[in-house]
Amino acid sequence: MADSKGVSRREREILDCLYRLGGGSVKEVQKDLDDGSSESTIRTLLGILVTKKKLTRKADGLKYVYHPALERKKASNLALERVVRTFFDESPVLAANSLLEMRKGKITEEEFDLLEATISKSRAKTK
Amino acid sequence: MADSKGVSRREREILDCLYRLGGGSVKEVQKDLDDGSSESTIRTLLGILVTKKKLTRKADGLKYVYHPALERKKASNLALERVVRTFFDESPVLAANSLLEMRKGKITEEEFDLLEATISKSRAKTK
DNA sequence: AGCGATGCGCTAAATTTTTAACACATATAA
DNA sequence: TTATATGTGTTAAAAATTTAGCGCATCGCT
Repeated sequence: MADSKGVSRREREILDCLYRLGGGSVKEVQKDLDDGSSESTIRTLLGILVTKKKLTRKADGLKYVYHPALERKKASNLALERVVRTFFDESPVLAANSLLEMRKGKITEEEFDLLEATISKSRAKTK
Repeated sequence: MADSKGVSRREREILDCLYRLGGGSVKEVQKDLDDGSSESTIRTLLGILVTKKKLTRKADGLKYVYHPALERKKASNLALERVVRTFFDESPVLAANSLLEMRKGKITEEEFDLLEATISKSRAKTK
């Protein structure tokens, strides 16, 4: 998902987890993943990802806290582009439409407003 | 992407490729991937994916043609849900919005119409 | 029938991934 | 200061992935 290239399955799981959590320690990742992985295993993976420059880490007292190296917005764009390329014939609009259909009838007023705003900005630029 | 669980990195690449192509033979996959993989390698991977029930295949004269076992629409929904969960705090609408922003100013009239239609249908259901 | 071309299945080696044990360091508390 | 708890780095074995070679079957042609 995130950087996709040069990242194994397990590594990506951890990367994704850290995006979800917005960063975290070995234990937090372990807890969030919640398969039976040992702390040691998680630590090793995190270490590998740091080596590969996919994560950064900083000491937080005794322990470390890990963060994705690629900023969230860029990572999400890459992930979206990937899905768009694979399933929506390069059309972000079709993908967006599909997302909206997933939620038919459960969209709030605020959400409608947001969408309308984005659409009309886009429209403005078009003309 | 597609079924994500129980699929290795290379396997997923091939799966994605087949979604893009809408199915294909060993050679077509090989060509589309266009890294240096030998035909034999691709064939092996395709075979594994068939065993894992991620692909089906049917004879086309002399050769085989492979297709993703999970239909496109479901696979794309899973992929989108995944991105939404990882990056958009469970909000499909935020993800959709992000997709639209990616295309600011490059959306055609037809696309606007499609979006508006989907939105107003959704709105109707809400009220 | 004989021959080259196309494509498949089987097999196995090389490499990468995945897992976790163990020893060591630092902090906390009795 | 000694014991306990928390967390790390190193290391290595087990498992999975990845890559292709090779022989066999089938097709189309002469």
